[in-house]
Amino acid sequence: MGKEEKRIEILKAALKVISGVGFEGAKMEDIAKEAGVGKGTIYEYFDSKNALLLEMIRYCTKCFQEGLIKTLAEGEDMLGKIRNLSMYGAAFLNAHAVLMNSHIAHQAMPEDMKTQMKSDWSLVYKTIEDEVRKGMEIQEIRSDIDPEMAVAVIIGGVNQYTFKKLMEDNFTPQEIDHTGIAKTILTGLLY
Amino acid sequence: MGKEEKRIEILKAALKVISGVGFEGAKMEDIAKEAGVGKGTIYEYFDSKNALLLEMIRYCTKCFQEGLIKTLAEGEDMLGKIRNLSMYGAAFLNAHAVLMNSHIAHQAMPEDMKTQMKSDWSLVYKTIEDEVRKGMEIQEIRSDIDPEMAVAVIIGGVNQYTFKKLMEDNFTPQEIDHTGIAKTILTGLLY
Amino acid sequence: MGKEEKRIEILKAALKVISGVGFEGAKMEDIAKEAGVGKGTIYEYFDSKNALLLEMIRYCTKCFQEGLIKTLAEGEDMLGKIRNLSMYGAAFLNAHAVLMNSHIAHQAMPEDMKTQMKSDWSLVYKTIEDEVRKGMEIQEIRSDIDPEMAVAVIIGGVNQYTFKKLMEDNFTPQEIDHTGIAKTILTGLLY
Amino acid sequence: MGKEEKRIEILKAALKVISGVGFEGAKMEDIAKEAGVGKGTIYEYFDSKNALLLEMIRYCTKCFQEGLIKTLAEGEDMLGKIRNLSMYGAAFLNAHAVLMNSHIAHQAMPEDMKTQMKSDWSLVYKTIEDEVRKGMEIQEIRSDIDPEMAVAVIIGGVNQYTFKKLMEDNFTPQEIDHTGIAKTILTGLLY
DNA sequence: TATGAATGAGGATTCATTCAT
DNA sequence: GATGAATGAATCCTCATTCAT
Repeated sequence: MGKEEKRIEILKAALKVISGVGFEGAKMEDIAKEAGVGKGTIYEYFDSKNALLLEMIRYCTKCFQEGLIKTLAEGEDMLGKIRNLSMYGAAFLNAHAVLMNSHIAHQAMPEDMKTQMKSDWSLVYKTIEDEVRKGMEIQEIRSDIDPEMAVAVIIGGVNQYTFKKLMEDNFTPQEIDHTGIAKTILTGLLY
Repeated sequence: MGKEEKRIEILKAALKVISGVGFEGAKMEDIAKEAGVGKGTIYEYFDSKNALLLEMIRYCTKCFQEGLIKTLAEGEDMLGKIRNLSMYGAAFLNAHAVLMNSHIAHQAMPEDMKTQMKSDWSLVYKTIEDEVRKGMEIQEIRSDIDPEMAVAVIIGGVNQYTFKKLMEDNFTPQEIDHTGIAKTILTGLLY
Repeated sequence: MGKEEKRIEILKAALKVISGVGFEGAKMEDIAKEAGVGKGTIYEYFDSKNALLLEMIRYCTKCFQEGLIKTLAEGEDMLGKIRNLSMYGAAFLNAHAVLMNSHIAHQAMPEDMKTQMKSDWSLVYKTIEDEVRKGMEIQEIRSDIDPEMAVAVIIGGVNQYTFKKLMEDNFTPQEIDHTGIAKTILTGLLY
Repeated sequence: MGKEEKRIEILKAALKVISGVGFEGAKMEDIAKEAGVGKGTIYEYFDSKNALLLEMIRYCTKCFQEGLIKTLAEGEDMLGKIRNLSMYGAAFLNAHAVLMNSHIAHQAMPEDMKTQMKSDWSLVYKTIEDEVRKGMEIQEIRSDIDPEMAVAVIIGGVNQYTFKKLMEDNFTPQEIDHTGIAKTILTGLLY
């Protein structure tokens, strides 16, 4: 196994452990065990626990972002795109709830982590904002709306609904009505 | 100072400390110092750190819920209610970001905390859902919408926008365009 | 037991353990055990292992310095003073070899420790230099000698001889010919 | 490069690293890097870190001893010999302070190292003692003096003075008054 | 009742040593 | 022979919790 592969192995192990017990709850020993390496080995690849977590977040955000672009491209219109986003986000949230939350719950992180996360996540925002602008150009979306607000309603609405269904009602990602939430966001609440 | 007052003092101190350094970062000693009591005293009022945090969350959720009812009542129509919700949530998020997040980032919490939080937050949901239903009755809101989805879009959209503005663009709560986000949610994105 | 007494207890325990196994070999746990306290207790009194060692050195240097003044005062003339110095130094070296050496073997210490030690030991030098100057005034010691050199010959000669006898020939402090080495230093080697 | 040459390379690297950071502070990895070999290679030449250090001390003591004989031979009389000893020792101390100290600060060493060092250093003592005895024979040095004491005063006096000047007053070896300290040792302190 | 000194389990990190290549 | 990636025992330090006062 090459050096880079082992790095990824450790990152995946970290993600898995952290997804179960959270950042602080994750012990280096457990991550090592999960990765099938010795405790000391992790330190050959990462400077510290914090550095490992930071890289893990970056790695996952990158993965999310890459899949996001693909899933958005597969939607034919805005409804399809948001539905796909919902499905994709639900699957991701289901697998790595902690990670998704990390972008929100980073108050207690060291400053460098916060900065990193902001810049990584702003890419995700940007990607969706681009879709909104495209929708405006083809007159699918009203041009009097602030694109930033549109993005917030899309991401926030989808996430909130998905979160509720997964975590509180114990739905599986497949059982969620992705089309319904997408429509609600697009058509608004008023008559 | 009565027993109940001191309890509240400690809860407030816990909230303050945790808002700054997060759940795991909050040390009992610091909370005690903030509350102006001895370390041991906290254990006279709460069984453990976890118990303290749990109660703190309950206390704050209750506070939030009480203010929420008031703020919603002050809105004349749905637009006013959502705008008020946005303003109120922004102020709260600004003061106690960690707490707001706690309802999301509770993956790593002990099971009892999670359960508690779910039931506390479901009250908030319920309160807003009631408003949505009222809006349907008076035909302000379309009745073909799933009220649960409407709630998700309202809460999610407002929170997401507020969060972005406060945390990434460093707005103050007052600088946020609460009316704009409320309108966007209500009218949807389509022509 | 008062706070200050326990501090001293820990310092003494540290000295004892370190005397046996050296700075790096001394484990905090062993020092705690020797002091009859828990591991964590040490950290109530000292910030870190290094801080403990630093204070320990200071404490001992202070003790040495105090005894030194007394032992020098008890010598009637220069011969008596140097003999006393030799006896006193031998007893101290016998009990706390590591400490005496620490003033020499501090190359690897953190910078703040070195600085501290230099200033502490310069007091010892100063004390002996004062005696040399007094000896010059009463014309017991030749005034054409650099007092700094005289101090070096006294301290160096006495220590070297004591060290050799204690460590290599396994003498007890009492078996050493303190008068002989003092005479040799005072009268020099030439006819 | 022959086997023996590489051995010496490693020994020199060990000396260099240790001179900077002390015995415990020296990491095998750094020594390997300094020697320009792999970490594992050191273990082809030495059984363990302790064994390496032990050999390093032996090697250096041998070097010191060889230079010592030469430098003593170059002194015409006792004054010249001690002056030369002072100059030589100062240069050595300046370059390898840790090593010189090792002969003193070996309390914490494993037993076998101590034994080795004692026997190595006793050679140095012996060499100087021989000079003292020769000085007695030609009636340059008083014969009523214990040669062992004379040696102690010479070595101790010279070292103490050199150490003070180098380490505390930040002199270079050349700036030290080697003749002065030699005279002081030889003529003693009394009128 | 209130306190804070004492505790020690727990966890991050280091580094001498091994061994497959 | 030479290497350096992998290892885990060892150790410093933290902090929730206890309990004597």
